[in-house]
Amino acid sequence: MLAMARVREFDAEEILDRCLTLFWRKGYTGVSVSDLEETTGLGRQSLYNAFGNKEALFAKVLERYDANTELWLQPLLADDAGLATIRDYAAGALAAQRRNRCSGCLVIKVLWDGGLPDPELARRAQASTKRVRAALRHSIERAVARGEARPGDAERRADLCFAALNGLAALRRAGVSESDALATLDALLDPWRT
Amino acid sequence: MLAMARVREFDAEEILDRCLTLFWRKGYTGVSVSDLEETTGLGRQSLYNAFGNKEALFAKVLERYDANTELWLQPLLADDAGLATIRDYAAGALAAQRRNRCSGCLVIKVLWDGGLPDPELARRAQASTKRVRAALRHSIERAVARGEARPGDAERRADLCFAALNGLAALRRAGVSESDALATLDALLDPWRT
DNA sequence: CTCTATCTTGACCGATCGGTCCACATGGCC
DNA sequence: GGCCATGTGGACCGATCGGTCAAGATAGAG
Repeated sequence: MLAMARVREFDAEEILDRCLTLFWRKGYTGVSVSDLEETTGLGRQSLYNAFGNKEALFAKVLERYDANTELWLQPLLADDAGLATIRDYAAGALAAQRRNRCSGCLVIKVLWDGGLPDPELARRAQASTKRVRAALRHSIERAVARGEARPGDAERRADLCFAALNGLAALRRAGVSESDALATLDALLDPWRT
Repeated sequence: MLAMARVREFDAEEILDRCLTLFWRKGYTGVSVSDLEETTGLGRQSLYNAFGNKEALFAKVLERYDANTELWLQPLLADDAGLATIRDYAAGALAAQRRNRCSGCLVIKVLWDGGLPDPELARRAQASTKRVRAALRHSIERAVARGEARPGDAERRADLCFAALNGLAALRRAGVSESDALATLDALLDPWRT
């Protein structure tokens, strides 16, 4: 490899983060390449050199989103997880969505839009939701094992949590405040407590 | 009014229904005028003559959706409504979504996309969700009054139902079957029963 | 230094977007 | 029958879409 040529003038990870919040806010089809140029400050060819095309860029963004989610999920997977951990997770998610001025889960949004060109991306998105549901289930199982929550079908409860969490975003869009949304989630968790 | 001229060759209501399922499936921005031509079988100018433009057509579609929802809501507003009525409502919604090959609530979807050109439309969409939540609340209050359900904050429970119903659609998109989704809703309603 | 592989910039591509214009068909009214 | 307001079909508009091409800038290797 001779003659190493010009070096890149930007940090790819930071660029991906900017693209992530944009896709999160407006979905895959809702974001144009011109939008990406604007929020990243990069020229079009720089984006295409670094990431391929819009779809490949989104695939990397989805990877990053998954990695972030994995971090958020850690407390739910800990041994001392419980109903309060789930509540904290929801509170964190709502706060993050307020900060980024987006609502709901990026993965669910793009699955809903159905505008993903590559079915492999859709498959990965589905796998991503499975991990979240499994983490919720673990927290619920721990809560039951510790005697914090009454016994019950953990998988159903976990899926219900998952549904409610995504529904919270729908409530927010319908005009409900963040604190009211959290209180709504409490209406789900409280009846499970011993 | 002299010379009444040529008469329209199609039924406006039927056309609106076709457009409704299309918007429901793909959202406002996800549907192009060419798509509308294709599914209605009408020419472009016919659509514009009859309904104005894409936005005005969607406004009429939204009216129609609201009217349909009002019908679906009737059982929830009856005196004998209860938890089973809510379950039936959910089952009907899931079945309708399967039939029309769309998932979730049209109103929530377009609110999420945020692609609505007219803020007045967004306001009407929010008002539409309020009616659903109020109907759910009425059913829950009736269930409590009749002794079917334990006492509890009816508004929180109604909003939780609303969130869960919308979350059920998210579950479906995540790959959960229709019957499993319904069973998940049962995990919400059952703990409320006396 | 020169060479050269890469990055950057901006013009440009065909396709599609929502919307409009115009010629023509049609059928109630006189 | 003729008149003419409305409906219909197709060509067409500027704007934007995702993507490409061709220069000019830049720095590591020699």
